[in-house]
Amino acid sequence: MNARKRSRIEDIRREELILAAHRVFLTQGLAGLTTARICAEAGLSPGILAYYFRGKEDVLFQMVRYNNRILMEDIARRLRAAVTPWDRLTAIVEGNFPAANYNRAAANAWLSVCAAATANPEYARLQRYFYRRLASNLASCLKPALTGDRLEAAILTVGVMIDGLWLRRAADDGTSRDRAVAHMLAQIAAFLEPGEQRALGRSAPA
Amino acid sequence: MNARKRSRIEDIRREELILAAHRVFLTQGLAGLTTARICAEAGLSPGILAYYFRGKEDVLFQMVRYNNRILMEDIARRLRAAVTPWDRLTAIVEGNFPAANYNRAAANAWLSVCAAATANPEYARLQRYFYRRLASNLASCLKPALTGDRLEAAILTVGVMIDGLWLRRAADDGTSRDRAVAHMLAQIAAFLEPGEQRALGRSAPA
DNA sequence: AAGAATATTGAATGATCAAACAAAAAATTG
DNA sequence: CAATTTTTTGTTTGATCATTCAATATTCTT
Repeated sequence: MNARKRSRIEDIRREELILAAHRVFLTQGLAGLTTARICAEAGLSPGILAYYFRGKEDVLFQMVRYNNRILMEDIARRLRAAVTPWDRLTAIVEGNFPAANYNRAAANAWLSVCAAATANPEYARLQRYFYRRLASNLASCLKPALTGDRLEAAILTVGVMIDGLWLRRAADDGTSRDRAVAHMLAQIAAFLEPGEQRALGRSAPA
Repeated sequence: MNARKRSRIEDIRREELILAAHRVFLTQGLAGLTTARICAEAGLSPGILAYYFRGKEDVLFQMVRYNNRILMEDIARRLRAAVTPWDRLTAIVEGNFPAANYNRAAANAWLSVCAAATANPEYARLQRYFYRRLASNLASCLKPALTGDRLEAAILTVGVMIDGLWLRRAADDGTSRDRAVAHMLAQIAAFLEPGEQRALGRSAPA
């Protein structure tokens, strides 16, 4: 009995609840994400959440993990398809602006998580992990062209611009997905010397 | 009696409450900002808030306005002291990273407001106004060097990087105020041609 | 200083929501 | 099929917090 037999139902319900939480999260944001609503979205009764999870925080945490996982898997997939370093850079940038979710509601949801991360060390840990991963991906693309301080600076700039564009998306819904991606790539190219661009295998000029 | 005689007390209390809200906001964030705490911070009893304001939202809104106003006034002051366009660019960047408030708590607080702006059209309006002002300030600095699409791109990049750096500050408290400012200016310089930099009156090279 | 107007208090109200729980329903097992 | 375990439900509890309000205190007017 101690070695709990993980029944199928248990795993199914957990996943259903996490997916339901994710759907509510992307449309209502963290603020509108109540236990009752999550359960309703999953088509289950309100009490069920406490049965499968330690509490609301538990679901939320796993939901954010789930969200990060699909994002990172998508980036990994794009990276495998890329050939030149510049292609991989493009893959990272595109992966950080998922076409399906780059909208005001999702941007806002993600923003709420960033805001919550200050109070919640678990979220903060997830976020640091995500940033480290991004930095290391970027480093591997940019190393053929940059080193030392300029490499560090480029990594910071790219990361910061991604965050900033998401934040703007939450604020005024202004810049479309394609414009955001194009802008990112154009700006990265703009602070690289012609020789450095060649080192990354960038073919098409701006 | 209809033409309400605005007694001093009324104005004093309103200001006290807004300042108190601002202090709580910068240290506790939007989440910890309860009516009771605001009043306590102001050294008044909990009921008083409703006497001078329509409700909590009202105080919050005016508090955000107050926050924006001191930020913009500080930038305006710096701009008056600047001579070359590059000086004015520096003034804008420095003004957007107020030394006293560029810390994790304040960054988080500001982030919560961005998150709330999606639900609250009033906040969204304030934010759009702030962004427009920033864009117009930047345009006036950069026009001697850039035009058309490149000008637009530069304005977007600078704005987006400011937001992104604040967001990072909320997340990991990593980049210090001085590093943030230095990074911003270095990156701006990096995507300007030597001739464009000269047009802005930039004296000291990186 | 008396009385009117204004300012302030602190407790009560009501709404929201997460979490706990007891009991019912369904599934599984012997 | 009866016993037992798993799953689900709907209600209740307790906490937090904005808002209201009647009562009290202070200030102003004449």
